[in-house]
Amino acid sequence: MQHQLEEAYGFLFEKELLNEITECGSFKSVKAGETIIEIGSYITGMPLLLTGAIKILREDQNGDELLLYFIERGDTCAMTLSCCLGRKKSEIRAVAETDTTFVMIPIAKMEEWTGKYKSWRNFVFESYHSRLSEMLDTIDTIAFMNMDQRLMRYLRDKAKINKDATIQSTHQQIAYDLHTSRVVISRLLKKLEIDNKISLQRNQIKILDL
Amino acid sequence: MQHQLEEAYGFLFEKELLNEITECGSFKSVKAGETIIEIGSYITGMPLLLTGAIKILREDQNGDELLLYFIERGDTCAMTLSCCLGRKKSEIRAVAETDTTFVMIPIAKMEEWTGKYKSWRNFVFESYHSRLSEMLDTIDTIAFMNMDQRLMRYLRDKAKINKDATIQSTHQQIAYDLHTSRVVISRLLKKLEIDNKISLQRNQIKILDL
DNA sequence: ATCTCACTGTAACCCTTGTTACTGATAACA
DNA sequence: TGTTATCAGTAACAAGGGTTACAGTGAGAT
Repeated sequence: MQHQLEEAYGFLFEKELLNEITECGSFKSVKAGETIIEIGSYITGMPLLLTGAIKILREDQNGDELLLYFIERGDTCAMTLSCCLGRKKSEIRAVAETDTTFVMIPIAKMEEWTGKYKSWRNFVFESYHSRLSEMLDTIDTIAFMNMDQRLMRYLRDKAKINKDATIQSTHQQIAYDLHTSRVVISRLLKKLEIDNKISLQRNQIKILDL
Repeated sequence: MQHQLEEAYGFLFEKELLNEITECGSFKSVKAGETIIEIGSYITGMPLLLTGAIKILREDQNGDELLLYFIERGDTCAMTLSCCLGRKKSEIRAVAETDTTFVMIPIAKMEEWTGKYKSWRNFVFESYHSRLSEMLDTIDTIAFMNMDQRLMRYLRDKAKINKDATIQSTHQQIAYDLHTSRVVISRLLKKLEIDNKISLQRNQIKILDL
């Protein structure tokens, strides 16, 4: 953990802070697909990603989901952060996209460090900034783009996160993330295949036009 | 200004900080409809709202707009804040919804205060939190709601901001904010009138079902 | 008083997306 | 090897909302 922490955050935090993180933080490891944070739950700490990736989802009244964005190494979830500081319930769900490891920082420490370390403060602000930007991107996507464009964007994002141009998922899973139906995704994927942007197999989509 | 500042922020900030704000901040006053921040412009400071309200807009590739949310007294624009700290260009447009007064804080001071005043730090974090929440609401709205529901919500928000159940705007202006066309808005407004939720006159919409 | 212009109402049409229903393909497993 | 479950393809239809076109209606200007 010490090693991974330095690799991911060494250039951001001073030695002293890294030591504190090692001391107070608890190392966690989750498998792809596991839920890390559930909507409505109280947040016990803030995760600093070491390896893997997490997807952040929003839920509608019917319990259907919408993917907001992915989080990678070096990122933290500003949404969580925000909940911690306000002692509020989580408004989003976090699910491991791949096998993932992270360090959980207890709430009390977060606040302490905010006063104590300038680098930590900057990190927190920077996280907020990038999360707001991601949210703006998400809004652009759902407000201004059609489903075919959203789908292509999703596939590219997913390929990037998984570092693999071949995506292992069913049409149904994609439909959940994009908050639409399986039939729509199948239809559009077929069209993308005809346009030579992807190739399709069962449980598998290969992006040709990366 | 001193007086208004205390009224809006007195319970948040300590005397000392309020004095610093009065000293360094510049008082501004804009008329309804004026643009305060333009997309792509560099931010020269951060506005603290005293009176009135501001609407925050996002733009698509064609230059068409989408209303993100409103900002009222006691609020600041976390987006702006975020830009200041990162020395980045604005990703949004801010337009005065009503006649508005605010104090502009220079960037340098913002950073200084972040280290110096705990109350300022909390204010900044709290602003980020509420802005993220607003953004989530916005996403819910455009992702999960139909245009008729979005319209009703928009009218209620607008009534609240203007403290008046009668809204003075044309269908075209509403269409711009909701990123749709005038015809669609006219159609839906008519339907809302038939359902006794509003009453319509030229340039005027009265909400019956507030 | 009437002219003009901006605003509103409405119809007809089209495209995208959502829904239902059914068929066919593939993989896993008894 | 045959059975079963899951996944993918596709057609037919419905609904929401975007587009075009045109008519009607107030409100201010001359």
